[in-house]
Amino acid sequence: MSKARTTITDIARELNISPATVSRALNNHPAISRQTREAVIALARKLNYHPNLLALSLLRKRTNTIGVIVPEITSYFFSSVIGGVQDLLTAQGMNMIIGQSNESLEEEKALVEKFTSIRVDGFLISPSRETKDYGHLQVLKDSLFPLVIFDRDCEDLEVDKVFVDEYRGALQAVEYLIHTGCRRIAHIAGSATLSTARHRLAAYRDALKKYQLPVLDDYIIESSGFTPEAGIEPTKHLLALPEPPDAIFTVNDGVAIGAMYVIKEAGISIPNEISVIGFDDEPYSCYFKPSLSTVWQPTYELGMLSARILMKRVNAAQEAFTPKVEKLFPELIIRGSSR
Amino acid sequence: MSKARTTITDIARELNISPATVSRALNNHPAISRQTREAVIALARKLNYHPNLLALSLLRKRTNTIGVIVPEITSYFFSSVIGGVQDLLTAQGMNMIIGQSNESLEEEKALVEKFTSIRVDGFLISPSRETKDYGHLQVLKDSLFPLVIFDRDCEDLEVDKVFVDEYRGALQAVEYLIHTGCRRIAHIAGSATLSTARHRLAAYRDALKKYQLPVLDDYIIESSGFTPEAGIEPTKHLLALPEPPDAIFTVNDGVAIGAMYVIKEAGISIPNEISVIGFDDEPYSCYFKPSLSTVWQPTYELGMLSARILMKRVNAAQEAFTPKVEKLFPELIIRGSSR
DNA sequence: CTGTTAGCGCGTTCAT
DNA sequence: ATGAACGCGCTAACAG
Repeated sequence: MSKARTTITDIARELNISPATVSRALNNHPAISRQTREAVIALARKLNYHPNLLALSLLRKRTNTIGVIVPEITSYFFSSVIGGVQDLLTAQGMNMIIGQSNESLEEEKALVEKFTSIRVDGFLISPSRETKDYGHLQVLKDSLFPLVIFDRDCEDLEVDKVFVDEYRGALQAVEYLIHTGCRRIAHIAGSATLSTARHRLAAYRDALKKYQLPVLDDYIIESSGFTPEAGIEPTKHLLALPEPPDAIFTVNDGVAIGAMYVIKEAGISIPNEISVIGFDDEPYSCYFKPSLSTVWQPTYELGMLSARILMKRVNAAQEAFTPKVEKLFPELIIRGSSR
Repeated sequence: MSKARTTITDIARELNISPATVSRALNNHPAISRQTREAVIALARKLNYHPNLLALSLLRKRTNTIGVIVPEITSYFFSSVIGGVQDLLTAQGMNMIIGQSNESLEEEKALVEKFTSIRVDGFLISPSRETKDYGHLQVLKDSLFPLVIFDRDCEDLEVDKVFVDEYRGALQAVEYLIHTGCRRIAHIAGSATLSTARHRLAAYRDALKKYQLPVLDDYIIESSGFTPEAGIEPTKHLLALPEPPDAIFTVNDGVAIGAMYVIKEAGISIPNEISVIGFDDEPYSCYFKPSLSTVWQPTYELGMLSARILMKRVNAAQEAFTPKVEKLFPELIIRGSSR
């Protein structure tokens, strides 16, 4: 604060009353004369008084602030989840402080420390790609900090969690490909360290097995990221195979867009020769030519629900409880890139 | 805080020393015996002690927190600006608290109030579409809150500002179209209440005039937003004109994508019959077919620079100063959608 | 080297 | 209806 902000003491001094009276007047305490109340309120407005939430938080041992930690904020997925979180928190008079871990465990730990010092009332965390050791999260749980993990799982950590049922969505996508006659279905997978990517891969395998199709190592490639760029090389590799696939299921839309780019450049027709299905339903996905078939995820609801569950814990006394895991349903959206 | 966190008093009591000594030990005060220092640090770690930044902030009258207010967070533009802001602030040991105004003046005002109460050390604001009255920002300035406006201008408000030179970028784009032989150039504009959209429109007009091309009202349509959906109707309208345009310059990439979609559906060739140039260079823009020509904006640098300027004000004593306006340069990127 | 005191801004007893 | 005293957690000034 670059300048001394006005305090209740300032107002009290000017009005020749006590700070306590000012406080009461400002908080609509019943036992206060209308006269002084009005004088106080008028002067407060004139002096542009704003209550100091630091002092209040210190007193109440509650900051009304939730710390949100995400791997990155620029992805459509996380930024729209955050939209849901914010809408719920705002409705409950809560603030939100956001941190990006940039997929780094170190940065994630630092954020947890910092938010702990700020004394946030609770944490909403989607762990970084590198987070395989949950020590810093376990400490949070042990210190009775309300904590909700969302989107990406921390397998042995027993806290509240909210996920999208990725397995279900991926299963639908691959089964659709099979039903429409595709027999050589490839999968460009995401980093195996991500629970979400693992679930999508598992569903891919299970769908093939269910229909007695062979699961070929050649048809499974792990991409280096989630961008179209990351989809380029894997797709080139697939197309160069002796027996190229007749369908590609990708870990997300970004990679699918890179895949479609390569396929079109090669003069191969989508979906006649190769079907493509992505995951996420990003805003531009339906404007490609052909428009991208994909699995829509309820991102906004994911944020809302995570925040709602967290707030329940925050508002409850810190009683013992059994952590709950919630799953939201995705939805297969068929467009032009698949038969 | 759901549970009493450990304080220096807790540590002091357990060690039979005074809180002040604990404080000194924890802060590497020179005059402290190695023995007690080590005992304190050991116990602090054991008890998972974290300094209470609320208390510290109250004492220091400084929260080390910057309030950032943007119209929305889900757009690529603002989320990558925020990335730049965060990197600079983190490097300086500062925190950031983000608020979305959702393009609403009321929400923007509420955020300003809230951040004032939280006692942020400074504000970084990109005003909402509805913000035409700057009263709430003027109050900030008058209360000597460090404030930097970025991306969108508040014309009569004399504070530090950081912009991209939109005019220059738009001028380059339209001149390029002219140079490549386009003569009937249309513009799908953004909301006239946005300084950025106004600058792009002004450059469009000026470029045409400069080359003695007529500026036709029929060729200028204001879109209802920045999404592909918002580009659909205006484009249909343009194509239905007795003399349809041979080029369309759009206010941003989102609208351009909607425009390309309509043009391709109509069986018209891009860029042979119609050139299209957008604005922003969003991540997927180069993967469309044809790839979208556009104007790249230094978003990350915009965030960095805004934060850097703000921090200079925050760290300087509140002396009088003349507000500065900085401009960053955009860059025309020619790809497949233009000749 | 360490303890005591005071105060940051506020709401809440307990008095009056 | 109002005031005085206290304490949230911490550091700085002053003693010793």
